[in-house]
Amino acid sequence: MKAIIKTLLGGVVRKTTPDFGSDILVEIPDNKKYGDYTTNVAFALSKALGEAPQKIAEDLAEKLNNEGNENFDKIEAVNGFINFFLSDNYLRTELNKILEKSVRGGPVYGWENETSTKIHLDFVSANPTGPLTMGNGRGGFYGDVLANVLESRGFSVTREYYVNDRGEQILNLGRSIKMAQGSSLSIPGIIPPPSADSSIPGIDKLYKGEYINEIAKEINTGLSESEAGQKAAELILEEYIKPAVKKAGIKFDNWFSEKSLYRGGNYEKIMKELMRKDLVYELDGATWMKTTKFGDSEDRVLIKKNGEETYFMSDILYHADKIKIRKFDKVIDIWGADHHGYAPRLKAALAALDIPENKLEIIISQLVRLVKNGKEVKISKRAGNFITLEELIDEVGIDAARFFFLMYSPNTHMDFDLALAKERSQKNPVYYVQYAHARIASILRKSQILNSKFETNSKLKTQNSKLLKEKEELNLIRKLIELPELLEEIAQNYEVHRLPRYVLELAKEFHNFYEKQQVITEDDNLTAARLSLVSATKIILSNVLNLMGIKAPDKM
RNA sequence: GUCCUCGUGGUGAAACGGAUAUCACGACUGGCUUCGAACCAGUUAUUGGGGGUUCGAUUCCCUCCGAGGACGCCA
Repeated sequence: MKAIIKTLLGGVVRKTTPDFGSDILVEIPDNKKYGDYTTNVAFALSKALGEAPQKIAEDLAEKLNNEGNENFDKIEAVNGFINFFLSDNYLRTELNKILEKSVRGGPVYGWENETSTKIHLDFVSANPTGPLTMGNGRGGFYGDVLANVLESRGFSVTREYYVNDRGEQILNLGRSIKMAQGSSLSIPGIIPPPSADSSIPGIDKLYKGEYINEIAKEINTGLSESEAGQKAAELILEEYIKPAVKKAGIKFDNWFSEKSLYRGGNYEKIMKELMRKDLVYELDGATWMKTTKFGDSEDRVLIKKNGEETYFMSDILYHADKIKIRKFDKVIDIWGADHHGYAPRLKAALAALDIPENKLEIIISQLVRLVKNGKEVKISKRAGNFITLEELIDEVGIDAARFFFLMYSPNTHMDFDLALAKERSQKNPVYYVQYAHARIASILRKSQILNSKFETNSKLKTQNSKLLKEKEELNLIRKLIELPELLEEIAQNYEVHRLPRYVLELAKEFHNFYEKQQVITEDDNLTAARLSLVSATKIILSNVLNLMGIKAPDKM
């Protein structure tokens, strides 16, 4: 509808007017008295035309009204805005579309047909050196739901977990394993956990709690540090990370091994390309890349003095693999804020490889601070001051946990208090939404018991929808039909947090309708019409909850 | 020190530069012999301070204050 309105406006704006396209806004106003849609064109045109906004708005509204359009009851100019009021018939027609599209195996209302556009999402991707934390959950829920939304737009989405299965951290993990197995300490300065001094740099990376001991038991004591580290990483991935991800309802299509980047010749090819472009040099025994040529603040190391490739090197290969070899049209990386400083060098590297800037989208998610009794607790796996993703779900429940995290925009700095979250999980807005769904299910159950002719959706539908004319009924339809455009916008700006807000508003419209109007009445035709309305509401509620990975229960 | 986020009711958050700043929780007031009261209705803020740009600023610019994060041949 927003696009339709823009087209309508394009038709009535004076041809002599200079380009007015960019700053036109068609939006849904907060206040219902300003209509279902509103536009600020008149303000945008005011300067160019040298006329008052209100005058322009009145002219345009008059032209639009003269043209006539059955989608609208009324188009009026107020305070320089042009407000559009949808006709009741338009609302009823859309309501019927929701029901028609819900037939088994058919398309879903608001969903787009499949396209050939391939999108890649890389999220969570925590190191396989320990269990996932609640903070990993934030990015995980976000990425999972963003992927769902993109799929609803018809994109072909690949969800990938990038496994850092090489490098120094794996060696460190191996050292921890050997330590736990009781072999002699191979690194000076490392003290056993009980007396561990957190001021020793890196010690928290070397000892990571109980699970290390558990993993250590499964590893042959005869292995070298490096071999033990490799083995431990595999075990942690299988025994801790994958189960946690599954429990959290986060889906991945691929688990991509960092090591695999160095097989198959791509590494050599990329290095050759960089050298040919004269972007590589040696200094202090290390190999550097001239990222400053592409806007980075300093040059970066590709191969360390000890001959090992850096994480940066791997990341160049990884992104080249995604874009040049696997041919993704768009690559979205979801990172924690602690990695944000890393973006310029990656972008520089991709520019060096002639990859268009808009191929890569980096979304930064702010960190979650752990709070206990109002005080910040330094998150430390070593000291046990961390909450794993599994603990979080056990304590507050998957639906409440997902809804809670999804409500926040990624750039909100969150404080998380588990005790408080547990206490409040009873009050989590997710139950308000699920309750609306269960209430509808209950009404539908009752209608079936009372009268079999209301049994299936397909039998109710269209013929009685004109009986829907109460304010509460029409407002509920208004909210229902917002979904397609909302999904469209989320797919463009990645504002996933608008989804829980939307579904809350929808549940509120439903509860309000329920309070004021009786669904099952003496009048069979009216009952049929209202059953179709609540059926459509149930469909949309469950579709949105599905997108969020949250259950839509028929009873609770 | 430099760079990134962020600062909005008692609390936690929303708002591509738009109209009377939205939502949830808490608190207070009222509502169940009718489809589920896990519900509904009502009350509760001049958006950290100060300048600027604009018809219009929570939003953009400058400055100050405060919070978190990043500045490795770690990942």
